[in-house]
Amino acid sequence: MNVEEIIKTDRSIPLKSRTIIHFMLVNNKINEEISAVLKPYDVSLQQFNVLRILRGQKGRPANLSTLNERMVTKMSNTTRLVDKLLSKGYADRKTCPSNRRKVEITITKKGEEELKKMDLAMNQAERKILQNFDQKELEQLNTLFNKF
Amino acid sequence: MNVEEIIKTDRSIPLKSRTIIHFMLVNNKINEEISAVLKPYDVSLQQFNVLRILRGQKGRPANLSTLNERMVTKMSNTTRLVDKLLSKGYADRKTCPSNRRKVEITITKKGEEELKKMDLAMNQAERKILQNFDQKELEQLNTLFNKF
DNA sequence: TTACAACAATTGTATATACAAATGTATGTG
DNA sequence: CACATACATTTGTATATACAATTGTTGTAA
Repeated sequence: MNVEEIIKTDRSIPLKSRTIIHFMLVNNKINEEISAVLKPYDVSLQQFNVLRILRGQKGRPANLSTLNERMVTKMSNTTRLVDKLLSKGYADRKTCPSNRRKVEITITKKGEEELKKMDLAMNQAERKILQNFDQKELEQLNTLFNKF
Repeated sequence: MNVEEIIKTDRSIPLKSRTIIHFMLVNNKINEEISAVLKPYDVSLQQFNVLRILRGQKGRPANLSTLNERMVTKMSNTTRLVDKLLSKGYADRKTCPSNRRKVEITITKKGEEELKKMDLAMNQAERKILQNFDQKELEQLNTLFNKF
């Protein structure tokens, strides 16, 4: 991946700017790859993330603030995100009996089954995205990311 | 930045998955920072990018396909992106006289003036985002990003 | 007990982005 | 020249996301 070539520029870019641009280009590539593998399941990355959180609850229902707290990318509208999961039959929502302000969201049987398939697809995507990295380089990446 | 803490999980995440999640968390942070500094100028990162490309043309008008080609993040609707720049008086658009399918987009005086200020703000953001990195680490990052 | 603040989720609205279809223009072939 | 094809942009439509305002509920202090 050559930055200057991709954005078709001939001038030299200051290292900091170049790093940010480089990061964004990688981000685009990752997003493309992930959207592609999730597409057959008709869920966005965010929806997939919520499904995984719900499964991680192991039966214990989650409310919206919990979901928001645990999502990789926090959203300003988890209600509507969950709406999408409901309409696909992947999740279930009812108001919490002990506190009717809250809502209890769970993953359905169908949701779990689909999620299993999505997991495989995601693993594939991850392997593809990181195919050129060995163990040591991955650790290096994580170390550097810690500095952000 | 501790991944497990941010997404509030206690289980250990496989290194590849962790790397992708870590990347996304960094991405969120970068986006927040950049949106924040561009907000006063009422332009999105994409619009800012187009303005910079237009300036880089040094008077030579650009058409939509050229813009798309050079953008860091390719968009499926550059027409409407340019609409926004027009409505702010930052850019100008006319149909190309030699080929009326094409369109000639240029940056306006006002656009250049505002862009100068945005540049300063962006530099600030870049410095802030990368404040914990020294030269060598930045080069390391760029080297690793090349592997994607 | 009422009044008020804090909480949790939902709704309204605006903008951003993705994708497909449509429009208008230019070019090449019989 | 008529036609088909390719090109460049625009428009329509659907979804995603951001932010603010609203609704309904609970807890609490006077």
